[in-house]
Amino acid sequence: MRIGQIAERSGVPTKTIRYYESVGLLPRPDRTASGYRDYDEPALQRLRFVQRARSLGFSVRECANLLALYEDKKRASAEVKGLAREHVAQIDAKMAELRSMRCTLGELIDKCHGDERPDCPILDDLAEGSGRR
Amino acid sequence: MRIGQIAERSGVPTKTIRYYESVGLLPRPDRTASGYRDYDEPALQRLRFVQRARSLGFSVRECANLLALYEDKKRASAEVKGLAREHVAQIDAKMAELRSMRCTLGELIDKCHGDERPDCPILDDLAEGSGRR
DNA sequence: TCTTGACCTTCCAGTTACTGGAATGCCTAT
DNA sequence: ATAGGCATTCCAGTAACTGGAAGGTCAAGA
Repeated sequence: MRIGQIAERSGVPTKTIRYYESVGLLPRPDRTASGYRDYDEPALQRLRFVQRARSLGFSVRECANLLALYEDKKRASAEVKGLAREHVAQIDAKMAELRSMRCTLGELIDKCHGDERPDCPILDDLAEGSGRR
Repeated sequence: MRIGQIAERSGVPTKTIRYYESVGLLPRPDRTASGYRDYDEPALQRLRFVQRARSLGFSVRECANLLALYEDKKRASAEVKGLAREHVAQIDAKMAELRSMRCTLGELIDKCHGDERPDCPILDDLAEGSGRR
């Protein structure tokens, strides 16, 4: 199967597949006589695995670790769980940050009348830094 | 005031200040005879403004727009409010994405016993793509 | 006077995860 | 023969910095 095929069957663009290969996330596939990449079914499985891990927000490096565990039939599930927990912690941190921003912004927006007049509590807050932050 | 001073008084690293200048977010300051950047109080105000806008998650480009409105004493507050609303929408989208990831991951983590055994619902899910996504 | 150290300058490279484009090669059908 | 649709590689750009190298400036101390 050539790269266009595996791209279509996985939904991952060819550019991205080559990129994953270039950074070592995916192994280098065989090549046809004319130099085209030649993928097999396990390669498709790996690609789909990576795609799903990425969609859960794992970084490419984390995906590499997960993939290694996936391929290692003697792994301990505790290791996987550990990676997942770390990742959740990152997500939670990010969410807390966003929540705080969102909250401050929401308040400022409420306070701003939003018409043609120039006075604006949003700009005032940014200028004075009065709000909690 | 030289860059080290304004950096200390604002909390923004010198590297970042130069970067902001290089991308046009901040105007180029005067220079001393020996070529050092020479900032005045309004420059410090602008830098603090930018810093607070950044801390609310506005992109550098958005900060430039906000700063322009801030400097324009005849702006309409509706414009500011508009920018803030757009930004909040971005934040909300990001949060929704993270919430969904967080939710799926939380469930998978709960299902994984996390010991030395190799079977792992997390890897299984990534492999099969059975879960909602 | 010389030197040391803390500043400052510019420029280049690396980070993350792609994405777009250019120049080129392969393969099949008309 | 040529046109198209695939494939290849390499280079560059995105966002917002951050680190480091090589070098200039300046005030204080021996």
